[in-house]
Amino acid sequence: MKLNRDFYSRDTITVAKELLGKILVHNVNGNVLKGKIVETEAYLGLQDKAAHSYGGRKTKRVETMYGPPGTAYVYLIYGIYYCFNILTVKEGVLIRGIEPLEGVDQMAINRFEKSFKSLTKNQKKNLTNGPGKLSIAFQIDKTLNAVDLCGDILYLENGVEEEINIIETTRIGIDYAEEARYFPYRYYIKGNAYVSKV
DNA sequence: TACGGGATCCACT
DNA sequence: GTGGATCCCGTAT
Repeated sequence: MKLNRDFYSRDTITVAKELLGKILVHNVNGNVLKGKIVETEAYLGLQDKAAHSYGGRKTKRVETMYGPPGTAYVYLIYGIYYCFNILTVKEGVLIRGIEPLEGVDQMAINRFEKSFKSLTKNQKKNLTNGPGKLSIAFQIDKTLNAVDLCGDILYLENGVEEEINIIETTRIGIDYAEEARYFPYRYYIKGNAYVSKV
C-alpha cells in the first residue's frame, strides 16, 4: 500500500525511523525498481547546521525543501553523485541505504553494466549501500527533484510486517557542522548487509 | 583495513 | 573562485 501525505506530515525524526523497512518504488516507463530502505538520516532545518535549510536558508538549490511533505529533494554532491531525500515539513530525510528487491538486473546494469547474476560478491554488496550508489541503481537524478512521492512514478509503500531493530548513531560526512555533527540522527536496521557504514 | 587523492558540477559567496 | 549529506582506486600498513 502506498504511503500517503499524512505519513510524511509528521516529526522528521519519527518519519526517519519509520521509513526503515518501507519500500521505495521507481517506475521507469513500466520498468519497476523496488528496494527496502535500511538506512536514513534526519536533517532538521532551523537549528541543524548540517541541513541545507539551516537557519531558514532559501536559495535556489534548497527551495525544493519548502515544498509539501512527501516531495523528493534530489541534489548533486561532489560534482558527480546525486543524493535522494524525502521531505517532511520543511525538513528532510536522506536515504543512505537500500536492499534491492525487484528490478535487480536493471540496477546491476545501471551500476556495473552487467546482469545481477554475473556480479561479484563485492559488487552485489555495493549495489545500493550508499546515497550516491543507490541513486545510480535506482536511476534517480536531478530530473526527479521536486517530484511528488504521492504520485505514480516515484513513491513509497509498506513493507512486510517484521521486527526491526533500529540502531541510532551519528551522521556521516558533516564534519564542518560543529555541534550538529554529534546529533544522533542516523538510523539503520541492525545487521542488514546494505547499511553503508556500521 | 585504513588513509589519500581524483573525478567533475554548480550553487553559493 | 570555492567546496560539498560521495565513491572508487591506489598505495601503504
